[in-house]
Amino acid sequence: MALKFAVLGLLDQRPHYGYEIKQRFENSLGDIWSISYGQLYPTLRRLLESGHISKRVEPGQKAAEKNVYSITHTGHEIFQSWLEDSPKDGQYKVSVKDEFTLLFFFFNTLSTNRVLDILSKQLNRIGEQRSSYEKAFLDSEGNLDIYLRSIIRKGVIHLEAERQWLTEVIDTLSSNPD
Amino acid sequence: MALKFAVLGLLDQRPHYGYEIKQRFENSLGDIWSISYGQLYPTLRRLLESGHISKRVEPGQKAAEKNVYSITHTGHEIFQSWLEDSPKDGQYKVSVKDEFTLLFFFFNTLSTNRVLDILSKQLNRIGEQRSSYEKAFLDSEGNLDIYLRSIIRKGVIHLEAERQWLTEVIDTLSSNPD
DNA sequence: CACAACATGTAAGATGTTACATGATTGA
DNA sequence: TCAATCATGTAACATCTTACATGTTGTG
Repeated sequence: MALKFAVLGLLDQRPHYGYEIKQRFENSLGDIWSISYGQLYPTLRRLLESGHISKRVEPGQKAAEKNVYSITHTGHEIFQSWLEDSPKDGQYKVSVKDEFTLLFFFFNTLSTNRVLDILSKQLNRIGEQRSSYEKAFLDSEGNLDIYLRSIIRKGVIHLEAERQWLTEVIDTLSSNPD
Repeated sequence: MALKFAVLGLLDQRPHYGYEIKQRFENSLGDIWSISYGQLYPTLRRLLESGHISKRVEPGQKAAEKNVYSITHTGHEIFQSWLEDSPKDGQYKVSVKDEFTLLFFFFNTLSTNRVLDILSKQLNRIGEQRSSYEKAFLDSEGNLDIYLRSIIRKGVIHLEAERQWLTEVIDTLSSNPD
């Protein structure tokens, strides 16, 4: 669902070929949203079949021929209505559904010391991830679209929140031995 | 993947029947991790086929017969190794990959006023979600496992982070009209 | 009597992951 | 010449969502 609109959104800006779409994901949203060819090419095929995009073949300079896709009228329409209407429904929730949380749920079967060890290692990893996001955010000043920059900032803020949570839990467990 | 271990984890505590497993998800992790029968029953069948759990039929008091599942030796083994070994690999990243972020990425095509409107509505919704988590957290004092309570707290912290982010973006956009 | 809660599942379709398969060009 | 980058895709498998299908028990 989401990928379909992501692709339409990029094609609504200008025509792209498949490889290039993947590139744009890696470059601008890579840390946040990466896609595989196994997802991308079938999505392009489906959009083509449903008439939301059109295809033109261009000789390749460096490698194989490029399949350059452009958005059609109906494609533009459905992208616009996704962009404009879906915020009204407002189903967007913040979720903490991730595998680490699930693992954490079962930590009550481990010794407190073992848990503290795991949590402090996780704290370190999150700290590193945070630093790299922070750096990306600072480096992007002035040369990045304000929306894209805000997304990186969002990452920084949530990583900081995760650090805060881990620190809190470590404190709680340290002062409340089973 | 994750659901498989979640189910094994619950069965490692004591035997459960299908409906009961779903209940435990709703009650303890409902806001965070909800599952459907369309996921659960096939997962139970696969675990049974692979010998990680066993099944015993119990007459139902209120409705249909219950299929009570217990964990087997191999099931216990793979759950333990997931619990103990997977934190070492440490692939657990905090991700901001959600549909609202994708939508936001394309907001540069809308007018700033329209975006400000959408963001402030989202801020309200997140504020409500935060209040309900905060309430759940406060209500749980003293009567909930410390790990489960911490997961609710995690939700509160990330919702607060989301609020902070939205507020920041609203401020930035308000002071930088296109 | 209707409706909520109890209890089990299947089927179809969408989506995502991973590995495989192919071949050209560029630079060290 | 060898690896990296460019460029396209398919196939198998796993997973998730949604809707459908069935029947019982307790409560207002």
